[in-house]
Amino acid sequence: MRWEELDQQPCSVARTLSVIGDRWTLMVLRDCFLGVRRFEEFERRLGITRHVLTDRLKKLVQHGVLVKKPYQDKPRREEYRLTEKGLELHPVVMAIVHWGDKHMADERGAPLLHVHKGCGHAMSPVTVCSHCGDPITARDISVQPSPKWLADESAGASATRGHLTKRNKSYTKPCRANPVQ
Amino acid sequence: MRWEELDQQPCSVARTLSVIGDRWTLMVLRDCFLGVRRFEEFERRLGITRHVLTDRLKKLVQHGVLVKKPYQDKPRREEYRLTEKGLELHPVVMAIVHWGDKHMADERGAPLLHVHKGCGHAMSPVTVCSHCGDPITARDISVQPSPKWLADESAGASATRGHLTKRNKSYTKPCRANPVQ
DNA sequence: ATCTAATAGTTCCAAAAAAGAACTGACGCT
DNA sequence: AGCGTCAGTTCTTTTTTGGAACTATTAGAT
Repeated sequence: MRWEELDQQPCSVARTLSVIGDRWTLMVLRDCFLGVRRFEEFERRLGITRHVLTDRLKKLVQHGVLVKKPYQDKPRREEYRLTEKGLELHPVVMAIVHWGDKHMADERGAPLLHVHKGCGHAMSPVTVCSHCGDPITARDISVQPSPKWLADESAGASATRGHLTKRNKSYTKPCRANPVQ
Repeated sequence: MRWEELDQQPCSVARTLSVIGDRWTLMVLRDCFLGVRRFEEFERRLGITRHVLTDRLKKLVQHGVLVKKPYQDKPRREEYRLTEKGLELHPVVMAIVHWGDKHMADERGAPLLHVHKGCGHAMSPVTVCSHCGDPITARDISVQPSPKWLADESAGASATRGHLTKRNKSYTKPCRANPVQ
């Protein structure tokens, strides 16, 4: 399957990755969350090639994750800022940082501290259940197809067909399988 | 900069992405969390080429995210399972799913529901502060270099040098900049 | 008036990675 | 003997990156 077909899939992971699931895109977003806004600063900090940076910024703008706004005229210069939609990727970035702090740090530990302005303490992100507020791990969650999708499926939905190869016939249903462990 | 140099950087995002920041790797992990364990099932579900799948599984095993264990002899067959380290990527995957459910879903909404076994309700992941337990957004967090890293830096640490190009001189310090917004 | 610097790109070529399909090898079943 | 399963490997073509140089617009210095 080609990468551009990913967003066709009935899976929120696949669809999200069609926007941010790229080698460089998440590094660009990391810098956005650290306040970087300008082309050359992204380039300097990341060591990304200008060609690829141009492409990734353009895609993020197309998807509404960043907006390009002028910060001066004569000569016209533009910078890139996170939109609300972009800011909502913060949990993704925080989860990635936290895993890296725990599993990829050297003897010096985490390079950066995250301070919660509300309570004033260095914090790490904890994922909790939106219903009961308890912390969750992979083993606490079971997955089931949404009723709406099941209804559509039994009604013979075919909207998501058409991109299937001979080998691959499983994409008309939401991606599911047996639970973890 | 080349991609393989990413894990050299003093940034937990970069280091984590050196393991999972690949087009296909996160899709493989999604399937792992859905209970997929076998080579051909990954291939069938993802439409990934066998060559790339072999490579990604090997890398995930090298990084200790998956383990390969035999499930039969004669002929020997092996399957891939998440380790504890791998299971701890769950918050990353959940954050990605949640963003996709909110921003990339079509009129049918989220394809899958996540049920918290503890309380029995469909849930979405909420990121809270490990210290005070309040939900956080990007604007609630400020970032600062860790004291340990600052100490090392002023002591003239040079362990992370050596991969820098002429253009790119900023990697001896933890990646930081101005706060968001 | 010319030279240099800054910013945000574009263009070009070579190298690396991915897509797509066929092939391998160990075995089990009929 | 022939077919099927599984977990890969090999091969060729296409796409994407890396790396470096070039462009356009303006400000300020010589």
